[in-house]
Amino acid sequence: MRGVCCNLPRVSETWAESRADLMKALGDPTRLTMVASLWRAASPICICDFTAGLGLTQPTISHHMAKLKEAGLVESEKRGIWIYYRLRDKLPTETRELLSRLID
Amino acid sequence: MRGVCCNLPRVSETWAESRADLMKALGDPTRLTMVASLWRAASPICICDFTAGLGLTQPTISHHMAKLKEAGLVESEKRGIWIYYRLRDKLPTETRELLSRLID
DNA sequence: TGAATCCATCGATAATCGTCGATGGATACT
DNA sequence: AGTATCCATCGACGATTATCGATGGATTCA
Repeated sequence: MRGVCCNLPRVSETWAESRADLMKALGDPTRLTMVASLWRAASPICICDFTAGLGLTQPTISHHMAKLKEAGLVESEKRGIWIYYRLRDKLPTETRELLSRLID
Repeated sequence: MRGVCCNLPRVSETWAESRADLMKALGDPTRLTMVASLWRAASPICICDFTAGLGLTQPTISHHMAKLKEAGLVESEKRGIWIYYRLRDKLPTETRELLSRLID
C-alpha cells in the first residue's frame, strides 16, 4: 500500500534551516514588536526606549535584541552612553520584502 | 536624561501576538519544510509521505501538522485510510503573499 | 574623583517545545 | 472475524527559551 503515496516535492534542508531561523527570530511577540518599531521608526532606537515602552526589564530587552542581531535583522551603533539600534541597512531583498508583507 | 529617548512607534499588541503565532508556526525546519512541500505540491499529501520523507516518526509529523492546522495554514480531508493535507484554500491574502516571499 | 546612566553578560528558574514509544480508533482487504 | 495500515492522542523526557536579579564595564557630568 505504500505505493499509493505520492512523492514529496524536494525541499532543501539548508534552506529550511536558515529560513526557519529567521522565522524563529520573528516568532516572539516582544521581538516582533521591536522589529515593527524599528521598521517604522524615523530614527534609531536604544534599549532603554524599549524597556520603558514594553514593560520588560533591561536584560530581557537586551537579550531579545541580541537575538535579532544574531539573525541579521538589526545593527547597532554606539553613541556616548547609548547604543542605537536600527534595521540592518543591507538587508537582503527577500527579507526586506518579507518584512514589508508582514508589517505593513 | 530620560528625556533624550525618543518615543516608540506604536505597535498593536494583538497584532504582535497573532503575527508572532504565525511566525512561530513557521519557525521550525520540519514545519517549514512541510509548508514548502504543500505550497509546491500538485496534489494533497498525507502524513505517511512526510514520515517517509523527513526521517521522523509518525507522532512527530502528526504533531507538527496539528500545529500548522492550528495556525490556520493547513486543512485536511479524510479519504479512506488516509487523511490528505493541503494548504488552506481561503488563506488570507497577506499570509499567501508572505508565504510566496518566503518560499518562492 | 565620585555619582549616575546605559548596556551586555552571567546564573537561575519556570515554561514551552521537539521528539519518541505506546495505545486505540477508523477503514480496508481477505 | 481477523489482519494490516493510517493516523490522532497521551505521557514522558531532554533541550531550548523567556524572564529576572545581580554584576561590572563604559561613558558622561559635576
